[in-house]
Amino acid sequence: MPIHSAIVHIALHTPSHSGVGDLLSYASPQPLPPGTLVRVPLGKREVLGVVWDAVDATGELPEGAAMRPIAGVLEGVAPLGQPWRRLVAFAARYYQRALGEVALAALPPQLRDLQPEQLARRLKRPGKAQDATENAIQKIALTTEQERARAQISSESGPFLLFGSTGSGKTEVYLRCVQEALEADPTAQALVMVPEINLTPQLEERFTTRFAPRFGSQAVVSLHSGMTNPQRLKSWLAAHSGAARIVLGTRMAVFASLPGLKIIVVDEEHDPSYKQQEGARYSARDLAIWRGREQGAKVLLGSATPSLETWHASRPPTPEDPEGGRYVRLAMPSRIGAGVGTDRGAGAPARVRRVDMNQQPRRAIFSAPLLAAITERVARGEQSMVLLNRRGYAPVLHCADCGWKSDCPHCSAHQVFHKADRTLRCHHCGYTVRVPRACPTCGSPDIHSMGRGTEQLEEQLSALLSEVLRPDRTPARIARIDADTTKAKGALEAQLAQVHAGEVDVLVGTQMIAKGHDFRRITLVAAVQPDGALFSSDFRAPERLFALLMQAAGRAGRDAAYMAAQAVHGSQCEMWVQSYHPKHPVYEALRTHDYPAFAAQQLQEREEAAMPPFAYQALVRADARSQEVAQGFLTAATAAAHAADLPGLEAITLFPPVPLTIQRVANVERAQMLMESPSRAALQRFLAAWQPVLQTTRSAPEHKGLVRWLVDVDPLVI
DNA sequence: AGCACGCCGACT
DNA sequence: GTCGGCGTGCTC
Repeated sequence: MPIHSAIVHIALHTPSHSGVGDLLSYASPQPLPPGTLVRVPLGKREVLGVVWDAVDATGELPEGAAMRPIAGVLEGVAPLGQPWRRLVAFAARYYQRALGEVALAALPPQLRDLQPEQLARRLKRPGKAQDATENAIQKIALTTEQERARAQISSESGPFLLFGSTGSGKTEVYLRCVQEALEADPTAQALVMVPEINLTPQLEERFTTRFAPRFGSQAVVSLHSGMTNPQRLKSWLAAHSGAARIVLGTRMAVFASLPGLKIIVVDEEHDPSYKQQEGARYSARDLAIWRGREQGAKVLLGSATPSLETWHASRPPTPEDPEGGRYVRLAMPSRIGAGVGTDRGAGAPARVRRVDMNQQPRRAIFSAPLLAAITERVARGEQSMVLLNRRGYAPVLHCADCGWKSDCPHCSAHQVFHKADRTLRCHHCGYTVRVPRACPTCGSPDIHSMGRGTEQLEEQLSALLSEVLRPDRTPARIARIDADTTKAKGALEAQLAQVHAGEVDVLVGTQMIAKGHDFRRITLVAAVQPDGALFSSDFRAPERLFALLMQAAGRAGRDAAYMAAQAVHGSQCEMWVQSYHPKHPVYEALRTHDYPAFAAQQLQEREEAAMPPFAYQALVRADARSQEVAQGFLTAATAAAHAADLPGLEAITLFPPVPLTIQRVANVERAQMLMESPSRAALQRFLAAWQPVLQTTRSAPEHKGLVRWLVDVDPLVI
């Protein structure tokens, strides 16, 4: 019989609603340092746990619970460091989740599943020999702007906002700063984040090409959910052991164990993808800032259209505001290649053309001038890109006789008409039926689609351009890229390759194609129906629209040499916007490429309305069988909060519960309530105190139909 | 979260 | 007569 001389406190995957405390106590033959990975019995299972600092342990075992011994230690994996544990603990506290839930979700899934022996085998597998050398890294000359940014990042502590337009060479600045950090210290590590999986291969290629000769081919690893579990484990272990010097990844990478972390880059920091929308709803960008401060790493946020939060936080000091923001703003306004080669065109920002749709024939998707412009590009052998944020053929089917609409039976949303496979599909719950030949309600054959999606756009464009010939007298080729055409693995890459190879003349797609991908030979980008976001109830909608359109405009004409050649016959990049409100401030600012003016106007509105970044918000959402139960739970929890006079309450506005915009999804009714406070600390204090109250409220019999509730701190979607 | 126990409908 | 639906309860 082993003698168990030590008690260890262990974080396990036990969500807060499970009623189990943050840390469970186990017996161990010897004391284990915090951060040690262990396998422990939990009920009938054996699960992975992390030894946690005993100071966080909350009291004794409950009456009647017996302490069980740990099952084993994961040998060969060094204990997770204190910075990592502090990051996890902070994220759990700030986003109102159980410690163990965040800790275990931050580890690669295979670490949870593998038996210690299997892991030992994996660890023994020899990595390729380090081929690092003292090779010098190729020196790319920086522009004056890049050099100024680099020097400032080098000499100050940050955090920094690198505010650079598309094509200003932000990536080169990232590369330089990472290089500097890694060369200064042989154990230094860098974390580089991008918003989407699709963007990692491109970035990995660039970092590997640059750094593998100097630091070895094992030095650059990726971490994102598109990887297989063994790949993820391998990357994670490389980062944890220090073998990997650079970790590239999506938001999940912010939780990577990086003992030598010295610099964090958050590219396209404004992108909403950095906010996790399930489980712990963390913002990887905000955690990066926290982690950088805590672990003494520089943080570099980059964007051409920063979030208003970041823009405000990086405001320079003024006489009225001598403090300024907490971040350092570095501007790189010029596009590389501007003014190089021929007089105009190359590298110049896209010219914005607005079409007033009030002056166009009703029901036309493509205005005459836009169609003419696309036709002209095709005839010249140039590529165009058309954006519409709605996939499928049409958003709804409608009966002219009885007014029937293709509503989803399980959601408060329409089923979308997909012509290609003759289906009606709900984009919220996935419910799919075959398209009816007649109205299901009255039998009338007079059913029509209303509105347009990318599928229809592609079809109509094919018809409209059927007579248009390319320079080599062959017909125009149209392609579509959206979630429907890229479902298969590798489909997106294949389609992108076609575009790059010049096998496509007009590309139709959703915002998927507006992000990141370098379509070097596209000279025209068009948003055919962007107005929707202007009148959304979401106060961040204009900000998102502006970012999307700026980013889309930035897709055009990135190949300076190619553009210079085109400019010979008078071609210039254009961004077209069709709108019924062409004079709207969003489009005005777009026309002048003036993000600062747009941001100033938006921030003024936000300040007057006391909205973020001038106030802090949190949401509680309730899902239930009926809307009454969902709202009733929130109302009761609010009453309980007032009755208990919870701390922080005096500084918080609690709004009444309301149904979500899409009230019902998969037969679950959804409601939420908003909390707002000028004090982040008060909001935090209140949420922490409210958690147990919500717990108790849930168990009351009148809230039987409640499916779940969740808290979203700093929500992006209201 | 998992996984048990527990009590009511359509199948070998 | 059993397989299985998910409601409720427990895990150091």
